[in-house]
Amino acid sequence: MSEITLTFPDGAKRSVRKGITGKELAESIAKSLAKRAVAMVVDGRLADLADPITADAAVKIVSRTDPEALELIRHDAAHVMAEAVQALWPGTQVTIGPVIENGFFYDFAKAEPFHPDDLAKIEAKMHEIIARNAPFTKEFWSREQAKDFFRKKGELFKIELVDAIPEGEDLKIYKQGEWLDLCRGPHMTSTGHIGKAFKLTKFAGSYWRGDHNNAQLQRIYGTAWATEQELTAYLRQIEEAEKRDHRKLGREMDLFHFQEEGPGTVFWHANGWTIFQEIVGYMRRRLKGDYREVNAPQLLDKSLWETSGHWGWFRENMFMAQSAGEDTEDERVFAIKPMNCPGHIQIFKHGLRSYRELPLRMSEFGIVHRYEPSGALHGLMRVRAFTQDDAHVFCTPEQMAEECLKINDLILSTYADFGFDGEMTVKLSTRPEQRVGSDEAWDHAERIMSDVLKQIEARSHNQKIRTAINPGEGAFYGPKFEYVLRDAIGRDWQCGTTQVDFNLPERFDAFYIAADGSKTTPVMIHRAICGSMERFLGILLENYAGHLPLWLAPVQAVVCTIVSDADAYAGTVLAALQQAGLRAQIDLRNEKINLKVREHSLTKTPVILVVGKREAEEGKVSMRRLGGQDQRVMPLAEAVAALAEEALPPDLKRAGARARLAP
RNA sequence: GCCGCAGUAGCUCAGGGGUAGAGCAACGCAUUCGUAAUGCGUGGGUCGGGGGUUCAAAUCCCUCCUGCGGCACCA
Repeated sequence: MSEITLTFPDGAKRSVRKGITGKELAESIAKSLAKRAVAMVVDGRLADLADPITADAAVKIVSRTDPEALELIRHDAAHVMAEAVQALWPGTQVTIGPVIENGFFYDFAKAEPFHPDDLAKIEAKMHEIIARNAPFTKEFWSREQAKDFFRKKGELFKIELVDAIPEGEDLKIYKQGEWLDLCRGPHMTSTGHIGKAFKLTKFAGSYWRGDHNNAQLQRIYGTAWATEQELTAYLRQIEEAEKRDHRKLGREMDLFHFQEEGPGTVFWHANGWTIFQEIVGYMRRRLKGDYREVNAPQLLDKSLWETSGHWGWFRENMFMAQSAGEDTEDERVFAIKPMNCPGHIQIFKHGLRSYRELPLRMSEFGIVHRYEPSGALHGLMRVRAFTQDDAHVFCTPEQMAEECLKINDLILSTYADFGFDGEMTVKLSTRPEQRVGSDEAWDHAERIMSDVLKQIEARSHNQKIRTAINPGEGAFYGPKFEYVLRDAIGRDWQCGTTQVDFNLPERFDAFYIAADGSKTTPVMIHRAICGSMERFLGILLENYAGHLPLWLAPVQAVVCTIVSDADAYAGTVLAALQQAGLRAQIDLRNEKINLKVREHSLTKTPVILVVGKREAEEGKVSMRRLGGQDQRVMPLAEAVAALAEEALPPDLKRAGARARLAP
C-alpha cells in the first residue's frame, strides 16, 4: 500500500496511507480533534471530512469554531432552510442557495407568496431539523439518475442545473437524513453543527439565474454565525446602520424631504442646501486654475441626442419635453439632459480649436434627469434628478495617460479631505458586449488604461489603494475607472469615475487643428469625483452618522441662554461668531438648559455655547461639543478664534498653513 | 419594471364594518432654571387618490399613486 506525506499547519509532516479520509486522519491525531472536526482544508481548498486524501498535501482539520467553518455553517443552514420550506409547503421547488456576505439565501419557486409570519415558522422547523443532527453524506450520481429523481419530484429548476454542469464534472448529491440536494459542497459532517446562531432576516423577489426575462422566484435571506454573541453583534450592527440612514437623518436634521408629486426628486431645505453648497464650493476651489466651468442647456432638441446616440441607447431612461400649450404649433421634441457631454461638445465645437488649447478641461455642476426604474429609487442615493460634479477633458491621445493620473490624484485627495481615509479601490471596467467603436480603438484605450492602473497601484505607498479589473463593465463608448470608497462602517460606495471616450467627439465631428495643420479628432475623458452630489451628501451623512465635521455642518454653533438676564450677552456672542464667518444661531427661549442641550444635540449641532449669568459677567462661554458630556469655559474671543480655525474647509486650512510658512 | 409589505395628526404608532385615538411636536398660560425631556391647558385628521359592496367603510373588494425590503437596471 502506497504512502503519502501530509503537512500540517504547524509545519509538522507525517506519512499516512494513501486514501485516508479526513475523519480517519483526525482520529489518528487525537480523539478530541476528531470530535471537533467538521471539515478539512486540503491544499487551501475546503473539503468534506469524509473525502479521501490521495496525494501529498497540506492539510488542516477544521473545527466548527475555525474561521473556515463559517461559510460551511451558512451553506449548511441554507440546505436546512430549503428542507424546512419543502416540509412546510410540499410542492415548493428549490433552486439555488449560496453563501453570501454575513449569511445565505435560498431561492424558491412557489405559487403562493410567503407571508411575513412564515419566517418564524421556517426558523422553528430549521431548529427541529438541526436538533435531529442527521449526517451530511455525499453520493455521486449519474446525470440520468439525478434528472430522473428530480423529474419525479417535480424539481424542474434542478434539472436545468444538472444540464448546466459541464460534461466530465462529478455530479454530487448531499443528503441530510431523508432530504437531499444537488450541491457542489462541501458540507460539515452533520446538521447539528449549524448550531442556533442563525436568523432568517427578510424575503424578496428574485429572478431565475438573475435574468428578469426568467421566472420570478421567492428568496429568503438568513444570517448565520458560529456563536450567539456574533449573531447578536451582527444584528446590533444592522441596527446601528439603520440609525445612520440618511433619510432618517435628513428628517431629524431638517435637511431635505421627498413627496409624492416628485418621485425621486429632492426638496432641499435650507440646512441641507447649506451642506450641498459647501461641498460644491470646495470642489470649485479644487478645480480652480485647471478647469474652466461652463453651463450647458437643460433642454436640447431630440436630434442632438440622436447624434450622441443616447436616444438610441437610453431613450427608456430619458425625460422628454414639449410645449404644453394646447394651440401652439411648435411640436419640437426636446430631451431634458441625462448627461452633460453633448452640451460640452457643442461648446468645444464653437469656434476653431488649436492643439495649443489642449488639454481643455471643461467642468459643470450640471443637473441631469434620468428616468430611473421606480423600484430603484432610494432616498438621496438613487434619484431621478441630480447634480453631477462633471467635467470633460478634451485632449490628444498622447495626453490621455497623464490626464487620467491627474484626475486620479484629484479624486483621491478629495476623498481624503471628506474624511474617507480608509481603503479605496480603483477598478478598470473593460469593453462590454454592446458597444460602439472599432476593436483597435478599444485595444488602444484599454492598453493605456491598464498602464495607468499599474501606475496608480505603484503610487499607493500606504497600501490603501487596491486595484481590480471589471471585465465587460465598461460604458458603451469606452473603458472606465471606477473609484470605490469605504465608509466608517465598512460599506463600499462607487463615486468617482474616469471614462475614456473615442466615440462621442467623432459622432459630433469635433476636431482641433493639430501642429501639422490637419483637422484631428480629440480624445474626450468624462470624469466625476463625487458623482452625484446628492448621493455623495447622503454617503457623507451616513459615514458621519450625522456628526458632520464643523466645516460641513449647516448650523455650526448655537448660543443657548440659561436665564433671560444673559440674553443681551448671548446676542454679543452670536454677533462675534457670525462676524468670524461661522453659521451660528441663538436660542433665547424660556426653557431649561437641559431641554435646549437635548434639542440641539438631536439636530446634530456640533457646538453648543451655553451662557448664563457667570459667563455674561466674565465675558466667557461654556462650550459643549456634540456627543461629549463635558464642557469648557473659555473667553469668548478664544472660543471664536478656535471655532473659526476649525471651521475652515481642509483645502483652505492647507492654504493657510502654507501662507503662514511663507516669508 | 418585477415580487412581497406598508400608507391613520408635523413625527412615531394603536384601532380592522357602527360618532377617529395615544405619546412627542405645535399653540396658550405659569415657571428664570447651570449642560440630553418643567408643569398645566388648548387646537389639530376628506384615515394616500379614485371607484365599488353595504343602511353604514379608516376597516371588505378593485384600481392607481407613493414609500419600504430585495431582484432586475444604473450611460
